[in-house]
Amino acid sequence: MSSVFSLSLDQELIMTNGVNGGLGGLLAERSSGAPRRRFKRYTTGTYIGLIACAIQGSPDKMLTFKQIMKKLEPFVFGDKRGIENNIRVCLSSNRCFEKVPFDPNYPNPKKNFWKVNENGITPKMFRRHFKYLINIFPGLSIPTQAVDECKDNSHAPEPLACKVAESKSVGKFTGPFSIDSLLKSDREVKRMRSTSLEERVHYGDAQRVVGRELASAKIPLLSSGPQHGHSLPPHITYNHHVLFSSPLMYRPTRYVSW
DNA sequence: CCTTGTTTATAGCACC
DNA sequence: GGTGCTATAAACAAGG
Repeated sequence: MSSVFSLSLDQELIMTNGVNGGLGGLLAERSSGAPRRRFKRYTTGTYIGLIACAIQGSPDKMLTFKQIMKKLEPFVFGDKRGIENNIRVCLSSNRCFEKVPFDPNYPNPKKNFWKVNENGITPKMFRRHFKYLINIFPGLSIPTQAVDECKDNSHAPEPLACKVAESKSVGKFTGPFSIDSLLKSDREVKRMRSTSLEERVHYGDAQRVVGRELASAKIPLLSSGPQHGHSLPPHITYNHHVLFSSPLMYRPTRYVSW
């Protein structure tokens, strides 16, 4: 049985920032009148998946912001500060990430670990960001054989759920990753969101309500920077293997046992 | 001053 | 075309 990650060792994970990516941006006006730079986005992957991956790759499954940045260092190209900012926004605006006080006895709003909150991940989020990261989530120990079988069908998210559902070795569990949840059509998910799911989403604004599903998750490139079509500039390509064999990782072979 | 975290605004894209 | 979601940029607050 192979690991989910080993399946995608040849896939590239890239995170760049358009600011230094060489492609200029647009200038937009802020409401205050101050100029605001805009950059075209060419994204086929998400920060959320990569951040979660980094966090779940740590022994305690929680990291400080600095540690997260260090882990993602090999993936950062271009304006590091911009990416830091983006990651910060990602952490604080997504419910799938939650803070854990550095010292519970002396809580400091600026000293926190960040961990993945699986309850904050909806089925859609899961399929969009975590489909290929299934094994990093305890409680979702999907046999990778199922994923193997699903590989050829990866254009459509549903077959994964079907394969998982067919697997007898997967225990019944509840929550957003439950088989039932994953099997639900998006319309059903929408209905759920109007009831129980909506209660779970603590954000009122649209930016934090989970929605769109990634129709094609075949190659989870992670990039917020420019890509030229789907062939990436050689200077920013990065092999997935580096993340999981990087000295930055606490356990270089962890991807095998996740 | 730097770091960390939050909030707001908006462009771009995909889906319906 | 409308809507939802993500990425990006910037401003701001607070702690060290």
